[in-house]
Amino acid sequence: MKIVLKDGSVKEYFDAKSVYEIALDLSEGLARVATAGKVDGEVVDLRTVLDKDCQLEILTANDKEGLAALRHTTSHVLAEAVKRLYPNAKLAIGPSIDTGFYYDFENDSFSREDLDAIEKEMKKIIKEGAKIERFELPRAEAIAFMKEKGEPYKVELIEDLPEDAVISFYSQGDFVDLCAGPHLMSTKAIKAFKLISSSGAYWRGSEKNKMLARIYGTAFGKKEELVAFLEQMEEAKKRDHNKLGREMNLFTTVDVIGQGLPLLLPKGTQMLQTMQRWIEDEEEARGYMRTKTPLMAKRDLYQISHHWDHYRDGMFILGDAEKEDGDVFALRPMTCPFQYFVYKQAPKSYRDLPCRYGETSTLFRNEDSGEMHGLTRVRQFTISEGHLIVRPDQVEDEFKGCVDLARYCLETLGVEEDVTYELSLADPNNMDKYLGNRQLWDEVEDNMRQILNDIGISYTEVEGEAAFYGPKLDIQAKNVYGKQDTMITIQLDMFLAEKFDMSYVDKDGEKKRPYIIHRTSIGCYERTLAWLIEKYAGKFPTWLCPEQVRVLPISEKFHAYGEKVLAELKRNGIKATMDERAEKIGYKIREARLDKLPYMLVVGAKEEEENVVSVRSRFLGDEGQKSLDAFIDAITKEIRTKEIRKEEFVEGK
RNA sequence: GCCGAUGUGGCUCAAUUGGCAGAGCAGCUGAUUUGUAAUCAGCAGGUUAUCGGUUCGAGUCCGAUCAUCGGCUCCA
Repeated sequence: MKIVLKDGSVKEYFDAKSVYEIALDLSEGLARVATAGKVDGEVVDLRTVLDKDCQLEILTANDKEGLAALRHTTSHVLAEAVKRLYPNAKLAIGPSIDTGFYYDFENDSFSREDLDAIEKEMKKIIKEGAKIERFELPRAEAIAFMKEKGEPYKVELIEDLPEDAVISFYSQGDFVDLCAGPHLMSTKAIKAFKLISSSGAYWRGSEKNKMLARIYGTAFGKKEELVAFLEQMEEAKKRDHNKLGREMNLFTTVDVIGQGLPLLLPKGTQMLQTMQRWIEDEEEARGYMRTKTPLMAKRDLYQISHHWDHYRDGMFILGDAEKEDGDVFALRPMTCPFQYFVYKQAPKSYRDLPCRYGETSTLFRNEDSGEMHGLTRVRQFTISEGHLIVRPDQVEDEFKGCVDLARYCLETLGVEEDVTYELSLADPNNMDKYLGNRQLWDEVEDNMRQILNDIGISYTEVEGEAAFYGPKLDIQAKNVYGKQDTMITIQLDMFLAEKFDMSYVDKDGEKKRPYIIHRTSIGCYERTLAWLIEKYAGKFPTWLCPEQVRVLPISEKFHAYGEKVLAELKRNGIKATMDERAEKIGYKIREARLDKLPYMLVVGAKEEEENVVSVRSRFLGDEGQKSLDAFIDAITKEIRTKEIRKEEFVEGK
């Protein structure tokens, strides 16, 4: 058989050979670091025997899939160590993930001390270097085997495998685990790993099931990579919005106010205000009409919108929801039905459409107590909400317009490179969750695909993530720890117009149903702020900074001149303050830098005499003397164009 | 909601076996009037998250509640 290698070279063998044997034949060094193979694009185990012509790539920890195999094997070593130290622990599952691997056990939860002891045992296992072997069993035998081993979760997993599935096991020494592979040849090949944390996790991810004890860990091909990863995690912690945002006095929380209810402090509020003004103006320029609708409504409204059925647990309800009669109110978890009534206030002609409504809308969602996190998951938030009521022939253009606005926002904030697009579709196996029938959904989902392809953005499709009234385009971003959140969502709704009896009179005099696009432009302000804090590590673009310039007089003698400079800055709409304390200039500069200010203006005798300012910036350090007018011109332009200066001055110490 | 960890001045952290709650930074006052990352001195700041219990005595031990963090589930 002919084996075509990655570099294009061809190896010829007369007998069938395993991937490992071929690696060994190529070089001993390669065999030592090989973790898996890729045959005609498909990842296979090192033990997989090749017997016909194919393309072969030997994977190592340097390849994504190869690293996954290494981590997966490490998770087996973890499982073996846990079984040695806790013989009563039951094995659940232990896959590799983006940042490493985990393994779930039925056991008491593990403390950090437990993890340290388990790590020690893992090192022992690796040192023992047992050979890892693969074998298959027929279904009935596999089930009997796992029953005998006392592993109920494994039995359940096997029972759920399709009839024709190959049921494979991997063993290392006395330890055996049900596993599809691939795995390394020996535990000895694990060079660098660490157990990160432990937590609870539901069996099969369902809250109805038992809570298992999960251990997270990570592994790399080289020690240095592991060290670098751990350092990177430490660095990430420093820009965590929940830490940095509090340190920078952007927001805080108070016990007696409650969970998920952060207080925006003056600086944080200033930033939100800047974004809000910008977005409201931008939307107006794009033909949006602003509304201001109530923060609560009678339950009757949510009954029409079906939120009462689909979303009641998520709402704050005022009054006794169990009682059939009497007024029961709920704080609004969304703006949709309110804006629909704005639309319905007067009959609409086809000429009135599209109707683009925008609102800076505060919403309330009663999240479960364990869900709240900093500014990204809260119970009250404010979103740049909007609804477009459109004719069928306008759907495409209007949807594209929404995407364009969202991308303009991302670009202006400097984060367009950091997002991924997800097309959230209905779950085909669970259509009960949604309004309408499968056929209509197919049509609309196809429509969305078409639109996205037209715009030319690459996206992934995710089933089961749609809203109950239609599919969504979700724009996702990762936080400093790599966890994803939705920043922006644009949704197509083909049902609620009917539920609310919304219509327009078409050219032909007929009453027709419009489509509705639910959308946000910049997302929810709190979450966007959190994202910006992490993106810029607190060093925001000047236009967003709550304090853009600080005037630093050399001494009290120059306060009068400083005041003059400050007044002129403020007169030009620049967010400026003056540090009047009787401190030395070095001290004031140090503090302004720690506050991550973009500009400092030092004023002393020289400046006053020549009527100039000495500019020091976060970008270039000492920029020398400039006339105040020249400085104001430059910073005004920077603010107006929402420039994002990439330079960063690093103190030469 | 579930599993776990944590909670001491605004911030970072001390407090031996259960035995007087303490420091640095920030703040205030005074002196200093300073030229590009920390001037000196003094003062003030605490019902140790809250409530209850054990004890002669609780920051420390026990229980409950609240909040924060790491996950699960859920979600903008």
